[in-house]
Amino acid sequence: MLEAALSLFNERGYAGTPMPLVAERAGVGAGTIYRHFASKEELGNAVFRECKLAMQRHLAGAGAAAGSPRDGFRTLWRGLWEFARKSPAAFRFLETHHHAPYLDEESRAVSDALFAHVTDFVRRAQAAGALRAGDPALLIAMAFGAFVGLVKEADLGRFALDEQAIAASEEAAWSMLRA
Amino acid sequence: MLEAALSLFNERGYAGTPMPLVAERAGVGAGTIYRHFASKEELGNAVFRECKLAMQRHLAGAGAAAGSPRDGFRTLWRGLWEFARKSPAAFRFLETHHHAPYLDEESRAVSDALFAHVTDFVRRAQAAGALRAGDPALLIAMAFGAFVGLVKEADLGRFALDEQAIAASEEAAWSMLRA
Amino acid sequence: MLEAALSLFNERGYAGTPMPLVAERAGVGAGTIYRHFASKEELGNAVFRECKLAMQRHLAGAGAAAGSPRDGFRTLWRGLWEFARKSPAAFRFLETHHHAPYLDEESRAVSDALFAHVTDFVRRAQAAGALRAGDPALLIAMAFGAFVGLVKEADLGRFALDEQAIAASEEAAWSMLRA
Amino acid sequence: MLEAALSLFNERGYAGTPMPLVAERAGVGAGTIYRHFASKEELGNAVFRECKLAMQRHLAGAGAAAGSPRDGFRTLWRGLWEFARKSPAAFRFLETHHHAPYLDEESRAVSDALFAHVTDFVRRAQAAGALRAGDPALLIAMAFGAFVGLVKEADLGRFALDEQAIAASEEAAWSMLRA
DNA sequence: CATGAATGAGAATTCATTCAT
DNA sequence: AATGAATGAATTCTCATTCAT
Repeated sequence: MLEAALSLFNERGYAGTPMPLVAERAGVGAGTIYRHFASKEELGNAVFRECKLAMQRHLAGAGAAAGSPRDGFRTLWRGLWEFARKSPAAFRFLETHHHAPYLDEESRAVSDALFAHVTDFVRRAQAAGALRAGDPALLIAMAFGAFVGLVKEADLGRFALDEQAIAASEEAAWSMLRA
Repeated sequence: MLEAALSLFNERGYAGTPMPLVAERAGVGAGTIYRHFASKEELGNAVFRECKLAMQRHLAGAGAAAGSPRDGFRTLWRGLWEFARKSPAAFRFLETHHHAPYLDEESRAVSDALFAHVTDFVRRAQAAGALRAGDPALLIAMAFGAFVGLVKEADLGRFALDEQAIAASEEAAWSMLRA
Repeated sequence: MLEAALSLFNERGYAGTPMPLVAERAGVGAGTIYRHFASKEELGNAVFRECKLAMQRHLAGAGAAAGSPRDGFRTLWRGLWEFARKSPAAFRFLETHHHAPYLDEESRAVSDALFAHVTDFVRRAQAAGALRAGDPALLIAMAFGAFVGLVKEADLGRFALDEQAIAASEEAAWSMLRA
Repeated sequence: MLEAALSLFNERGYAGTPMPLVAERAGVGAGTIYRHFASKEELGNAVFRECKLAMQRHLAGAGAAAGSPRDGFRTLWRGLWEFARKSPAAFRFLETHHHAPYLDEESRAVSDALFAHVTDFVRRAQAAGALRAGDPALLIAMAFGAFVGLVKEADLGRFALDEQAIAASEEAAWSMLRA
């Protein structure tokens, strides 16, 4: 059900997706969804949290790897890549529904937790003199934004996100961030 | 009416916005909208084209200025900034509705025209040895993505997009792109 | 629309009446009802108030007539009769939905106003030594209950509520109440 | 299960009461109800019959007592009172669902049997010259209506149905009926 | 025999669109 | 030309009933 909702929300948007369609794609009855989620809003939040936590798991595994800021960044960038490759729908959904009006407190908390994790990495790298000075939020916004742009255009078929493209993009992004 | 639709589509999404609400905010009768736009879809497309053309006008003016690639990029970046500042709703809308399912052929054509314009700039700068080699689409995706990330987070109040932030971000983005 | 709702609520009960059926009987589209009443609950309250006020108008006209308690009571009883004859659906509805869970504050206020009016009559008649002593509410409950019983059984066809039945019942009811 | 249904039907009406809620209050699974009652309608009828028979038992015991019409009436009135006190939910339900559309033939038969019993009493009392002449149904409707009115208002807390109120009301009701 | 999750038909409500004024 | 009330198809959600466990 979460998967069905995820793909449909990506295809048609949250408001543009009728619940019966979600049910049909999930292969269950329309009423069944309501036994698991009190409302469409709750379903949307559940999808969001599920995706965000999946992404968090990917990056937490990645960021945990000790080492130089340079290596840390590479790990993060490749972690994002892997996540975007293995769960393209989840990645796209998180982007599109970044701050959707139906998201509740808990969803935002999950979102913030991931942001805090990355902010921490940036702060330490700045302290080590490896990253450009300035508001970590700004650096993160630019780097993550660049990655999102990459994925979006790749989705549209403008280019392939292969090993080579990732290596090149990672190097370019690092050039943007390094001190 | 276009403005009313623009702000509401931003606040609630396209599918989540009732036409009567658009009419109300525009201060006209519900039927009046249909004297100007045949359907909600057409209204959405009109908003999209209007925004895209506004952005194009900004950047065309900017990119037209000849000069070094370095200067050209700065002009583009600042052009984006000015557009995002003067028409934040338009900028946000273009991002969110990048490839919405209701967009028609003409809207996509307008979109592509802007993309072609920028691609052209990148190609020339690469030929001049000023920019990193590689698929121009990839570079554009990253740079534009970085800018979008910046604006989105600034919208959420994480930082201010003031003169200093723009100067710093422009410099960082250039570091990402330059050869 | 109020009339359609009234008759259907009588036939099938409030919860047992689908809004589209109300619309059909009223000869309007289903959505039209919602342009006049925000919800089914509001429709129910509107019907209730309309009926209660109609009854109030009948009895206010009746009770206003000065004169002896004996005459006053006759006027009230006949007022009820006329109301029940001219608006049988309204009378039945008020009885059945006396204290329905969907009734709001305002509806109860309308209800209480009528009760206060009659209580006042009883108090004055008691003071004049014409009516039995005791809690006016108790006397009213019995007399009004007797009338309701009459109408309900007449509805079922057990007897006709003609001039003679009303005269006899009024006399009987008065025997119950008089000092 | 019957008790759970009874209380819920009183609180929310028949159509307004979901079967799963009945199951929950009865402390059984939703499916279990259907092992005992083929449908919601059958459950409703079972509740109705159960209540009507309980009332009948009370009054049969009461009315059976031979003696003067005066004593017979007192016994009936107090029988009603006892029943309304011991089984307020049953009493209220019988009133509200007097002629609900879901009641079947059998339920009506049970209802009619009780009515016939009381009619018989009235006829004999009229023959003895103790009661007012006229259609017995009319007298019963008024007297029973008065009692119902009493109970309904007492339910709402307007007064207490104590020993004194019953004695007074019984005397009043008798004044209404006697020749 | 009891259960309660699943179902889909049906209920309340919304909304894109029309059209008489 | 503008309006906004009316419409009914579509949407969210509920619930009587079933059936695998």
